[in-house]
Amino acid sequence: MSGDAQISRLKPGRRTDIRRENERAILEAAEKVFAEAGFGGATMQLIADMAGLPKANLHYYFATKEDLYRRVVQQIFEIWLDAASSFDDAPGPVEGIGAYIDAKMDISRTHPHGSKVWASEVMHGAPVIQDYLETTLRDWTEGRIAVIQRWIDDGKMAPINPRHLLYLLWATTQHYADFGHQIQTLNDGKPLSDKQWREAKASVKDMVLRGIGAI
Amino acid sequence: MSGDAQISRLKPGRRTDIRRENERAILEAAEKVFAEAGFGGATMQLIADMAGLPKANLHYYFATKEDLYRRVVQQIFEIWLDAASSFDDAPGPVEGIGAYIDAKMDISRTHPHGSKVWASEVMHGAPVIQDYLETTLRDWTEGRIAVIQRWIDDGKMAPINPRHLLYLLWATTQHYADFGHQIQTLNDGKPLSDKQWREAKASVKDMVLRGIGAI
DNA sequence: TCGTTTCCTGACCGTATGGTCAAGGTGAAG
DNA sequence: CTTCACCTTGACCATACGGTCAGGAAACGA
Repeated sequence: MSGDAQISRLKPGRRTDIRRENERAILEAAEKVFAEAGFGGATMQLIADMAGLPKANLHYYFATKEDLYRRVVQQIFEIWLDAASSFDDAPGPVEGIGAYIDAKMDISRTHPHGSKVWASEVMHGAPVIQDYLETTLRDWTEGRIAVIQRWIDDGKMAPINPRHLLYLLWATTQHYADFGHQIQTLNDGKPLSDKQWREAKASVKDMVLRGIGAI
Repeated sequence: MSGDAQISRLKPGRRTDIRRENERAILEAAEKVFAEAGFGGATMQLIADMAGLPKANLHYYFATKEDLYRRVVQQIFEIWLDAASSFDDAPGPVEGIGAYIDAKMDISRTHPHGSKVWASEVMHGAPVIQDYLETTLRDWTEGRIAVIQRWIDDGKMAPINPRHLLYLLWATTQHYADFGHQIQTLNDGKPLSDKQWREAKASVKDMVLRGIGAI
């Protein structure tokens, strides 16, 4: 913050900025390439081209392809965890689950690549993030199940199985990112418009909140 | 049908059987390998090993890796289409959608590999089955939307958006296959038992049928 | 038995990939 | 200006992969 807003695109100037900017560009390119080609199909050369750097430079910042991949997966996981705070500070399912659906649908629209990388990783048996599943994700899940169970006990929603509600929420919201291409094809080849996204969010919230007897 | 039930595992005997048996073994191995490693990560060598054949033999039956892959994707698509008949011969949403959920959940349990291959293919932009999406899948979708709309018009369910209902159905049912590893990890590392699968199906049906105001 | 079609497979090839390295460039501190 | 840590990169390497092929084995029909 030295007085004037830096564009910070290229010509980074300071040393630290060089590192930050290059890592950012690499991670952004990697996210896209890993999402579109999978880990096995992605090549360092393609990521390098997309980031506008020579391939050897990638290995200066990220030792191996796996290191780079791991960082990309961690990134989307953290974004999802942040969004999950919607759950906690809510008086009941209408606000809590409603906000959670909103947040996850927004992420599906703004970070479709990350969502696909995560899906791909889990589908292949989570070779690099198994520990996250067993620790952070498990803890988070148990916590949310407890919250939902409390809502049920308080009569704020029907006695559905909280675990399967979470799976339905994850599946449905992420579907709009992971299967975005299929959805686009069924939408005459055009991406969903702002209006269609609002309609999607409203539909999902409506079905889910009805489905759990919250409205 | 020459009198005795053939085991038909190995030692196929007749010419036609040799071809049939080898293609079956290759397709089965390919489905598993493509699901676990993705198209790019899968190797013909690994598929060959898993099928118990030398690699060169694979290329005798399937010219290229892509040919083999295409066959695997088509297979799961046909299985899903068959299951979709549940939709048609049903008087209302409770029977129709209920049966559809049952069918797709069963497939997620019996054909998890195929589901993953399909998901991976769509996530990567459907390079080899784009035409299916634009023809068969689109037609099928429009047909089912019409059926659902009729149920709505007949007052058999709430006026939800049929398209987003279909997406929710696809997402949720396939989630149990595509994210099966995550679900298993959250289930203390153990696969869902028969009882847990029944519970899952019941939960999904309950939430969905409530959600659309059919019960 | 013979001829023909189908099936089998070890050895091989061109290519593309992840990763390395050494030499050179560049910004900032003293 | 000098120094030094950090950054950049073309050239290179070993490996692994998809695919080919020629020669042989096995299954059938006559």
